[in-house]
Amino acid sequence: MTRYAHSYRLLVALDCIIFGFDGEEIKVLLIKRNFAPEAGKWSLVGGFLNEDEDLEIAASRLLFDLTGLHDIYVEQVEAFGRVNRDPVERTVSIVFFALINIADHDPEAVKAHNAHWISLKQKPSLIFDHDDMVRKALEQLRYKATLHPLGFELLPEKFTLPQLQKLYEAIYDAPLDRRNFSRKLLSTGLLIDTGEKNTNSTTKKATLYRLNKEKYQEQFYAFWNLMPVAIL
Amino acid sequence: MTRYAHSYRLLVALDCIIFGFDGEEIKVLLIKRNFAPEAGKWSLVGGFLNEDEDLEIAASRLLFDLTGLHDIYVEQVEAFGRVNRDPVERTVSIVFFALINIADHDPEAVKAHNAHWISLKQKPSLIFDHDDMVRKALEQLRYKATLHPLGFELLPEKFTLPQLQKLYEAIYDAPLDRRNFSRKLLSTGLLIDTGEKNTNSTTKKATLYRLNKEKYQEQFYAFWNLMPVAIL
DNA sequence: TCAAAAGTGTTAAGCTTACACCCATGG
DNA sequence: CCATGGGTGTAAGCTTAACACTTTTGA
Repeated sequence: MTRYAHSYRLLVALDCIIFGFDGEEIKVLLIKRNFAPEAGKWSLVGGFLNEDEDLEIAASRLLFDLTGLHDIYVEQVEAFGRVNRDPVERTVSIVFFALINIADHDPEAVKAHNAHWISLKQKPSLIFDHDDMVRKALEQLRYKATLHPLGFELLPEKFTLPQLQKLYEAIYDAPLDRRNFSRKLLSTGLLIDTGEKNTNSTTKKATLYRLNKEKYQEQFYAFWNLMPVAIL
Repeated sequence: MTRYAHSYRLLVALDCIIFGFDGEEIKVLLIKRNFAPEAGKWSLVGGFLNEDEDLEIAASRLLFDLTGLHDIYVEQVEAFGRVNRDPVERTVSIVFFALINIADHDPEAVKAHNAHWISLKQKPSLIFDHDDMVRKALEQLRYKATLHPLGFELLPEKFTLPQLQKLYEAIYDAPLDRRNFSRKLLSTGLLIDTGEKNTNSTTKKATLYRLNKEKYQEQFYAFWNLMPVAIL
């Protein structure tokens, strides 16, 4: 294979912000490192790019290793490349975020990697520039979730309106009016009433909805404008 | 310096989509390549990352080489990394877009690189995955320009309302109502009437405005909602 | 005086917001 | 029966969208 002459070759890594929702809070899956460098500290899920891998494939590999899940929602955030961001050796890291239904992950895989679901609000400081990565990923999640109906990726197949509302309140860290939220969501036609009720509840049982997937596909790139605009 | 063992090191490049506006159309600065690979074809402005450079610094270096301009608006789009995207040797490319006032560029520098301003609508096919990069950059420009007042980066210091409107019509490739546009823009308080009139015009002379820079800074991250939402 | 572009106001419709009461359930 | 959370309607204000005529200028 021909090669470019005189050029500088370096490591390319991938780091993933894995978002989950437990019904109350947004959580991220973080690693308590038992390996160098920075053993003992917290970091994102990451790894190096292999020779035969596309970026998205590599990100999916890392995500599968950690959660046991395929076909999850993944989006690139951006590349982080400060010269000294990794003190061991220069590495450019491509950052992705993933949205998963927290109930779906494989607890064995998570345990094996010494990973933990940590509430965003209690996130410890992370190594290198990983705090910046989380900040940027959250910003992008907020943008996207305002414009497109991607919150559903964080919920189980069947979910209630109050759950959905709590999710959006958690994403934006802001309270929403129950009546307005309900009206707006139902008016999108994205929700299908399953006829079932949430049996977990100890008080009045909420209606379980599922996502209208055709409409979801169609409308994904329609402007959604779900959130009060002032919140962004 | 310690190094990571057993890891694959590769080239990291940068490619820039340089947007300009000539008063009628959005243009991009493209290179008619007189060097390998793919000599004779069109490509984006690009180059390799150096050992001591941050990504943004490297992008600014490329932009300065080509346009003679410092301190221009630059934003990262994302990393492109398909295994075979560069047939010579695997290269991950970090893509940036830049917005410049087309009148400000240094014609000598542009000429020396065999670069040309090409209207988006007449853009030829580009090498490698550069067409995808342009598509993605344009998408990001549209998003951002809907939410934030960054169109001004493409205009001269003093500009008229009709120019501004043509700019937004070009960004979205859609017509806008003159009266509604004018009302909305003036109501933002972002425009300051210079008291001068556009002397170029052969018919009625339009008022020249300049940007209220303090307000621009303040409001950059305010949600702008300039465009009819249906256009996204 | 004519053609071409700039400037300007009003109305109707739709959307957003704010707000309060009743219902179902399990303890 | 009471505490908790689910479900629902309405009115006011604001924003958006649609629409046409007058003014300025230079050729």
